[in-house]
Amino acid sequence: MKARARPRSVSVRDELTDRIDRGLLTAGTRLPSEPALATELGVSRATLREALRTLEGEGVVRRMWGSGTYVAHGPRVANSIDMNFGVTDAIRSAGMQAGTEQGRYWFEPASAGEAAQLNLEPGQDVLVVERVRTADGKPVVLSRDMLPARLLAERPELADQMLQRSMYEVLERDLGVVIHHGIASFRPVRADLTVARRLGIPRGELLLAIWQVDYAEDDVAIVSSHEYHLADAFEFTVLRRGPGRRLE
Amino acid sequence: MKARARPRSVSVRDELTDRIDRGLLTAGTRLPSEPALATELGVSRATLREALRTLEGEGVVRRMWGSGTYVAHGPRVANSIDMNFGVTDAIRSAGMQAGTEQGRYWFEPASAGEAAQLNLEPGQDVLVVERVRTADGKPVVLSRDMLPARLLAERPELADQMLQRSMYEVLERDLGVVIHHGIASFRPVRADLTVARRLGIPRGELLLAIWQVDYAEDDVAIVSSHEYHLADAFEFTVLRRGPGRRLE
DNA sequence: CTGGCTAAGTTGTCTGACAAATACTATCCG
DNA sequence: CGGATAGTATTTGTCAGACAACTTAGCCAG
Repeated sequence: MKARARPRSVSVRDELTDRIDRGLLTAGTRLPSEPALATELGVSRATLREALRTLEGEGVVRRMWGSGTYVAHGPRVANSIDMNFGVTDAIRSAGMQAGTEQGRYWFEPASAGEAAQLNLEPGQDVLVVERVRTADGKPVVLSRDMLPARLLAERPELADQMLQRSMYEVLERDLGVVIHHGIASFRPVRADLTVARRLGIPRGELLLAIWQVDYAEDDVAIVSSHEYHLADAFEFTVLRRGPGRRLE
Repeated sequence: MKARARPRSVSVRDELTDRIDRGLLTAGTRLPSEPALATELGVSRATLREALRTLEGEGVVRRMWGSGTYVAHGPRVANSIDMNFGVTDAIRSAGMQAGTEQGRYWFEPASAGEAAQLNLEPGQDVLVVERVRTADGKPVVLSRDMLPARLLAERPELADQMLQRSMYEVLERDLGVVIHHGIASFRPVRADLTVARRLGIPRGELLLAIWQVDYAEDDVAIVSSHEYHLADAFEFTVLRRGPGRRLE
């Protein structure tokens, strides 16, 4: 049993965020001084400072030289596109029931563009999963996800699972692949004929196209996905961290 | 001359990101050991560690106990909507020249909706600044920014400045108001007649509407802005941090 | 050739002290 | 009596050196 698997500073960080989340430390309060807090938590001041530095980077606290360390008035944004991952999450966090229609999948050789993004040789097989996602029964998103076929080499039956459940869930629980981060870009488009038919909307309707590549912790590309969202299906929000860094 | 206006650890952080940006330290490289780096940079190891801790939080480096500190083959996202603030930044970071056309401003009583967002009484005056932003001379964004008139009570002439320079610059340098964070939401829309005319595009053209409220560090609302972006003017990207934080 | 062990290297933590910036208090002067 | 001012206490920032915990690579024995 290794009680010290994680660095102490991380435990201290968690302890502090816990106190803030539980309301023991409310926004604007000044924390005890560093020496006092350190003895209270049973660590050295250096370790405490490492934890505080992390919290400062996360925007949870704010330190002022000579004055003290204060709990920041934090923004808590729901359905933030940079935190909520995947369509399933977005639908659920809007309080609606997530479903799937017209799901189908097939294997095909990767196109040159897809191969480059997934770091494959052109022509290697990818699994393509296409789904119409529904919120409370109404179609809201058409998604097309591509991942290298070799990931499923040992368990091809999992492709079926991906039609039903969240793809991230299947990747993590059945394949042990954890998505660490993704890079998404988006822009408005008009529905072309194919997309319009699948979503049951008139051609030319407004859509938001999101195009995203997800990576594992070691920066290996896992999934490349294209999504077409109905314009008024969700309200996407982003927390923008301000420019407090740029002065020389 | 105060060479020590900023904490040393911040300077160290900037120095290191600089080296990475300039390619002196490429992805995957191991940094020199902490004692070595500290002497090289002329700071103590504790200070260096504070800087490294910050970089780790930003995802720039990755530290492994007993092994070393490595440059993360990280997502270096250009024009990331959650970091780049304001239209001026977005245009510049795309390597284009930012300009302004048809700028004008006026004072008017706040509508009920705006008042709620800026935390004002309905009817209190707000300054409205409307501008067409250009990239390399071509109109790309129509923006309408609203801020409480009381902010300018002492220096009404600054409204003129806001037509020329970045609004965030004026707020910070001339009024001492630093924007700490903002919450933006966006969705695709079609250009109505007024917007189309200002941007010089046909009516019904695709636009991305971004609607944002900016806050100071004490969580006081400062600016509420509406922006209409040409669909293909920028490629907005978002770094999505995956669900890898939740493990105990 | 394989397996475990040792030793060197690196990050994590501790202690104690001083410097720099800020907040507070008491003092002095108008 | 009020306000500006200097001094003092408090707090964060930095420094130095040491040891502990962990990883890695190389060596050695089987």
